[in-house]
Amino acid sequence: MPKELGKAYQPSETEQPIYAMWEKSGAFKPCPNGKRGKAGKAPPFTIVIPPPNVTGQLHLGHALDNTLQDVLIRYKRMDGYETLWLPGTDHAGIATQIKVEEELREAEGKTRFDLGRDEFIKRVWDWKETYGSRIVEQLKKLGASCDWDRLRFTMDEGLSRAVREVFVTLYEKGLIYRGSRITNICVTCHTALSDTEVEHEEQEGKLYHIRYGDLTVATTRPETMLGDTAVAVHPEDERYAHLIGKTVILPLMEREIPIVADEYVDRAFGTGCVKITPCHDPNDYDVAKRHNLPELLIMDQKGFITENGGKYAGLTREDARKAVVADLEAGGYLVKTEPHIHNVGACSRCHCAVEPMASEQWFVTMKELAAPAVAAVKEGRTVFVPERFEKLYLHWIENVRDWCVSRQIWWGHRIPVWTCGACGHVMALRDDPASCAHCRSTALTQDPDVLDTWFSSALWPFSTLGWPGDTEDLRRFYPTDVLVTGYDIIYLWVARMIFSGIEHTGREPFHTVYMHGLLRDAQGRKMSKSLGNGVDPLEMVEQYGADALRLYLSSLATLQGGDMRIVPERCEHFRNFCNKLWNASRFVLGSIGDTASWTLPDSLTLPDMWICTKLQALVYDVTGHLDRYELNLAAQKLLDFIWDDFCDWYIELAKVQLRNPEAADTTKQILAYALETALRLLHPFAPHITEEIWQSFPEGLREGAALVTARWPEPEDRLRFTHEAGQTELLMDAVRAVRSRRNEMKVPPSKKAAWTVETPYAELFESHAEIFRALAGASGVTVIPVGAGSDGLCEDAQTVAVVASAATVYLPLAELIDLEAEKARLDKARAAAQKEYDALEAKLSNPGFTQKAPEKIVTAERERLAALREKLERL
RNA sequence: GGGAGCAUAGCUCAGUUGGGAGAGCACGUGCUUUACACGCAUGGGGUCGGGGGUUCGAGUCCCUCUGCUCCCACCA
Repeated sequence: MPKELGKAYQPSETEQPIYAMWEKSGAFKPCPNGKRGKAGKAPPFTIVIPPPNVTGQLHLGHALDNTLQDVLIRYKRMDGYETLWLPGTDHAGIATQIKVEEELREAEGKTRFDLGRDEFIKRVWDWKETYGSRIVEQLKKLGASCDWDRLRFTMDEGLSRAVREVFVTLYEKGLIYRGSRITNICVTCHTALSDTEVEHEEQEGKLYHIRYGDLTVATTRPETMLGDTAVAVHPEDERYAHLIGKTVILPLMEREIPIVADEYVDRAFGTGCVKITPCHDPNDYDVAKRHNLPELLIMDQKGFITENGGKYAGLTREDARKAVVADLEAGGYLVKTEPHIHNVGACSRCHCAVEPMASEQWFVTMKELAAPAVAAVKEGRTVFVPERFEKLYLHWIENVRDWCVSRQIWWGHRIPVWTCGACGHVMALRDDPASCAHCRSTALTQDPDVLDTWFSSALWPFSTLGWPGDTEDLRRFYPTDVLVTGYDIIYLWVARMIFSGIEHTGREPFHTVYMHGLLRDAQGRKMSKSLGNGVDPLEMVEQYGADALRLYLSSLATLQGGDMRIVPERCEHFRNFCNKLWNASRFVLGSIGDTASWTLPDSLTLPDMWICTKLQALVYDVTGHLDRYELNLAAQKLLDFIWDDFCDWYIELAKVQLRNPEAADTTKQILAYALETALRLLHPFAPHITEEIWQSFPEGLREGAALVTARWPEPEDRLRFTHEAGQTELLMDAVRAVRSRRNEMKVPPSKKAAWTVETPYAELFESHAEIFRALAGASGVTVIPVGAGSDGLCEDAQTVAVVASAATVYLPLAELIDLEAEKARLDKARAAAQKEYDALEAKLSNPGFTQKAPEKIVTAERERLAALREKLERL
């Protein structure tokens, strides 16, 4: 039995029951014989979700990202694919650890060191158990049609096995090594970071000129001088040639350091002398290696000066800088300071300045891994949408440096490397060892570090499907199809998935990367916690409904992948649309009465043909736009059709036809057919409301149990009545013209008069007089075939002409019209038409146009000229 | 220092092979027309950032200038 539909659409009453129904019915699970009516097994279509932070909360970026994925998945599901949208969450190493540490400090006043490693990790797991399902529930509120039974987590047993397999494989191939390098250390998070996790920011700093004996060096980080082991000059710099090989005394530290020559030095910058701090600057590190200089680490990972810093030991880097500068000044070593703009690296997690520092870390050798990942994109096996992001990707991967994957935190995948305390043997192992493989000693210690979060994320498309096992899911759904994400993580994630997929599975993990822009606030600023300008998508769902939010976000997702400004109030428009659809559906369902099934009638009225024609075009357009990832255009066309064509015109036309016993039955059929088809097309964008309405259809008017798994519409060629349907547009033009003139002349709706229509389509207007009367607000219509009585009528002071595309409609003037104003208006119209006519005539007498322009265009313009001439004659 | 993107109606933005300048919001006017005032109808409003070029014709292609945004990069 059809349910009763309330007067206004209430998303809060619809969304949850509908979602529960979908979940219960198993609609989100892959359906092996999806493509109904087609032979054989359905082709698979797979998307893996970009896993949100397990302890995170849904923000608008997630809402956008997942709406786009859900639209694609729902479309493909209806189109008969065996779809899998695989959900999951990320353990998000540093971010989660920071969050739990904060909690620990606030609640118990303890640090993770107070608890110890095992106890702390247990706390993080507790935290994950408490909050891990939060974001999943939030995604459900959006209507995300993920197969929740396959929910994965990057620290699950299976995924952890994949991480180990990859690490050990790479280790065995010699693609992972441990070494001392200058890496970026965040002293707040006290861990190493990869290059991609450092954000560069231009800052105004100071350039300190410091006298080292006979030389003056310039630096932006004066405290690093504590670790200087040399001064470098350019080998061909005549100013300093005589000093090369000599030494200077390092101020404050009173250390004798050599002057070396190295081509790295830019003679034109500063004084042409560079202080060399091997352990705290990547360039200096290289110089030191070339000249066999001693390495002196003067800061630890927490940002404190070490004992190597002499009397400054124990100070923070900030205090050390102040103290060093003060002492230099007091000692007369500080020549000058000047303002200097330079780039400072900041930790992408805590935004503190990172400290380049020598330390032992694990690295992945990138050169060999990158090459096939470059080829995959260059050879088109993986394409980016929009295409321009390929350039960004290629530039990065072609120049990528080795990847620092070790982190000095506790939450994450522990590096599977053990060192034997007895013989010093180092082993990378898939399974925890009981004893040393070399000497059988049991005195083994595991490397204390964990892996970069992105190390496990890089494996996501195949680790979630069961790799390294040879599972049915992996065989069926890998490689996946489309990856949907923002362009901000091309390097962090997308590129790493591509080279990891190729390396470990031999296949590109997806064929298409659909990138969208980032969301900004109404002023165009990035949304961030610190600015407090974030918009809570759940509040928007609450206020406007999930479908309205989805439609809004879809309409923003342009093909260019540019950034998008979010103005929450704009959702109102889409809520209004949902309400419109709701009420139109109420009308249709109420009108069709006991219509039990629909069969395409043999003959249709012109308005019926018209809406069917529009509908076929819509099916074609929406399908094409979705296939080309033009979600905004698809959504736009759907709204235009439903609101303008269907509601504002067809329903009004249908109301007239429903009063006519001869047309009523077919009109009911077409009302039901058009609405049902539109619901199917709209479903990927607005799943809840479309399903709710669809469930209210009489069973004979729908196919299957639920819209979510209903068939995607295909254009029906027999319903393309383009030519005849066009006549409906003539009627509509005439109606619009009359309404416009009535409005302009302020004729109240209550004043109805008999109209005269002069047209070459006399038959059309005669047979549709009822429709014309109803829509134009007339009491009667007289139709005059063109030419038959045009004289006199036009000059009749009691009537006024309204020119529509193929008809001239005369409005009786007796109705309170200011004749003077009317005359002026006619003069104005005549002048405008004359001007247009002259311009067009000039264009058509230009041989450049008539000879070179396509014939179609020339013909069209000639017809326009003829029409204008006719119009002028009338005026 | 390289690279990319954006500049279209008061606001936010569409505009897919060059030929009609568009939408939503805001604004004006008129409507309680029994699906909907979260509505209906009808209007006003733009030198498509400036300049140059290709073309019969350019918001759309090329060059240049200006303004804004972002990314990459080891010059102290």
